[in-house]
Amino acid sequence: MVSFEDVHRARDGSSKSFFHSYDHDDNGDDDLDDYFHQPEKKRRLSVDQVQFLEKSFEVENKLEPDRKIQLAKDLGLQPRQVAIWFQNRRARWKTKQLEKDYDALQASYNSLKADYETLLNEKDKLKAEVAVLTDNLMLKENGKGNLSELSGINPSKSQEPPQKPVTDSVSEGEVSKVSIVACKQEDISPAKSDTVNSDSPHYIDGVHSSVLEAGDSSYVFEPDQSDLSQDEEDNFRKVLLPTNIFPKIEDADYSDQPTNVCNFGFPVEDHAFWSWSY
DNA sequence: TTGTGTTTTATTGCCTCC
DNA sequence: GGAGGCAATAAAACACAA
Repeated sequence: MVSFEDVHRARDGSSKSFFHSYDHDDNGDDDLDDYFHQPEKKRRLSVDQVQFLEKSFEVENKLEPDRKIQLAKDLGLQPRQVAIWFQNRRARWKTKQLEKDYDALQASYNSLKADYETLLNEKDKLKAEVAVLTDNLMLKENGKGNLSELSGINPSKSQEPPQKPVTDSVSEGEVSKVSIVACKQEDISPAKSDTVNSDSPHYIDGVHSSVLEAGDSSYVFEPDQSDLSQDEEDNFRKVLLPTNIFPKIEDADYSDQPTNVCNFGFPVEDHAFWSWSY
């Protein structure tokens, strides 16, 4: 338990008035105040008193009646003053925590935004690759058709082994893998690494529990991989299977997928991620 | 010295809990 | 219904640049 004498002696060893730091102000105003029956002027607590209250607040930020009386006695204050001080101190503490929470969420948001943009670029690259592959296949099929017409040979019974589509850099399997890997959860939920120290039991890694309860990042941003892989595979089948009618690449547009390839729920401006409450 | 922004102390009104 | 907590706010005290 902290005692006011300990704190006070540790500072300067004196035992002056609790309002010693404002003594220079106390010239004759009090007499005038008494004369006009005005309420006492608002006075700041001394450094020692504040220090003592701070230590007490660190121990427990709520004030039971007994403790309030004891603190008031120790500090030479009215119990009401002690209560008010704790009230205001809790308000300041809460404001600070809100700022910390905001910073943590801001960092998380920025990181997720960067990931999202990376994925968009990846998508564009893959789209371009699909266009190239489609062109190659069309050229090949056209070439085969002309050849069989000329020679009268059925291409399906040709001696040549079936040719794999020529790919510049990435095979079909690799393309699908890239998409899925890019959506792995640990790549898109860096929020947990943002640590803000907090004294409160309501704060976990610097993020208020209400934020976590509302849905931690691994839940909110969990990609729906079944939807993703099915759509992408369908598009690739349409494009790559020779028995299908070749669609134009514009027809295989991904842009109508409202939540992009990973179902992140962006645009983030109105994302539920920001809607937390206290 | 003075104007202005910030911090601290205190009040008020509303809400919840016992 | 009273006690205590909180949000909003007033007002005094303080800090500081011009």
